[in-house]
Amino acid sequence: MYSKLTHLQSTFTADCVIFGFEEGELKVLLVERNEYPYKDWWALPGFFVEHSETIDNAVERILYEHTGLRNIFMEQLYTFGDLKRHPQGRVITVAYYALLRLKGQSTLKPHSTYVRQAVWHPVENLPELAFDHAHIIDRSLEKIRQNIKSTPIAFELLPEKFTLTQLQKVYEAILGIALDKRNFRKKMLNYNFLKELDEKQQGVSYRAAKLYKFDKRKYAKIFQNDLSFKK
Amino acid sequence: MYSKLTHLQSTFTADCVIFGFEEGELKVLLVERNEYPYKDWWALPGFFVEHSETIDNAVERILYEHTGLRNIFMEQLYTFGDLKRHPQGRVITVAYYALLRLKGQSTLKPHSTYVRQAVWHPVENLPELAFDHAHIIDRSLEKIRQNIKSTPIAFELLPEKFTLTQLQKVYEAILGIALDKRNFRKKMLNYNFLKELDEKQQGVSYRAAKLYKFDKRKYAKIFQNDLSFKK
DNA sequence: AATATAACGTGTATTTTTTACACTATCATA
DNA sequence: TATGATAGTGTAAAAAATACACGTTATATT
Repeated sequence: MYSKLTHLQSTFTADCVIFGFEEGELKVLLVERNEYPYKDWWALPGFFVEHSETIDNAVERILYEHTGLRNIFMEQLYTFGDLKRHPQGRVITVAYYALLRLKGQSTLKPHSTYVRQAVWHPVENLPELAFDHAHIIDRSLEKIRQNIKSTPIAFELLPEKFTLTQLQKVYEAILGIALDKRNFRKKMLNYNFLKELDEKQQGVSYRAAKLYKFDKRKYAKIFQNDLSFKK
Repeated sequence: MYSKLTHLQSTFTADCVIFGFEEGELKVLLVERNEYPYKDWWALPGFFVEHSETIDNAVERILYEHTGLRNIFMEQLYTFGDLKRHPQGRVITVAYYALLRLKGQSTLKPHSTYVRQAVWHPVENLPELAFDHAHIIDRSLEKIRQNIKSTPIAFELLPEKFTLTQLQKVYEAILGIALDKRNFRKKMLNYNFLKELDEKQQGVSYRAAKLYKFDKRKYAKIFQNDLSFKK
């Protein structure tokens, strides 16, 4: 349906680092490889870039083929070109990453025989990985740790409606530190891009928390001033 | 001496965005092309990546061939892969950038017949550029504007010994805004990574300013704590 | 109905950082 | 010795970050 595979398409591949958040943990999506090299190893979803497509198209296609995921907004992380990262010689790879809102749909169906299954793994406890993929994941983690301080990526990991405690847990999982509840709330609410809803959390066996929504429009209004610095 | 050129090496190139600071202005190094496509146009130093080299090696080699510059620490910016960025089809390019201390040695000698000359141009006033190089420079500028707020890249643009006013000028040129002299000095000196020297500026026809040095060791000590966040 | 449980939701005082703002000092030169 | 040009300096006010603890509420259990 997408690519026909020949012996060696190119020496240029694209890899996807897809993060999700579940059970208070940050997870990353790995595939079990069904082809050499690294047959039977866990790896990032990734494959050769075709000569006729942009890199952006390629990662989109590859992610779909490997995991069934579509319409995921991915951002480029870095391009890796070490001579020894691939056993078949110098294969350059461009890595992309994305943060994903998990909706319980953990049924990920590869559309490619090159991978056997796609499974979420906690980033704190990863199996041994093919190629330099462990390194690529480390670099992605660094990146999102940086980004979470300056951009609203935390919301991409949460359902549309979330509680402030859930939001705090995302920050804590990514930054790897405990945050003060009152200070966290004060700061978040001061930004004025959260909309308090008239709904509460459902199905918990304790006092239900208020739900909030991330308001993109307000965020854009506030941070379009990104370019204006004070002296 | 470096690469022998064949008709079409690959569809993968590397481009270098080299910034310098002179006369209170941020400048970028451009080459005048001597080959098609874009013969006679101004462009970034850039060429095909060989199959046997890492990307890091390639940019180093290419920069030397085009400008005679060596041992420049370059950092990867982004990889561009639009279908229309190159008239010969989809040529992916990985862009690197660097900040350079100009020592009056503006004699840049290409070692390649593919370019005619290499010349510094003020970023505020660039000629029309080949390929998507104007876009690549824009992206590099964004990047260094971000970086100058969190890393000591300003010092890479200055001579080893500099005055606080020169340092402020670098910040102002990159950020594109005027800064308050007293607040700027207070902040910089508070970081404690500047070493005040017993020397003064020479050859100026007005009160000579004190010279300072950037102290890498102190910087490393202070900012190795980068990983420690307050709650 | 009473109680236990588990997370919710809130305020204040202190410290630190950022910002605004203007004049005197010094050196070289005319 | 006067002029021109940049160097060098401090304080007060505002804003942001930090530290810190307990009563509230919904549900489940007895």
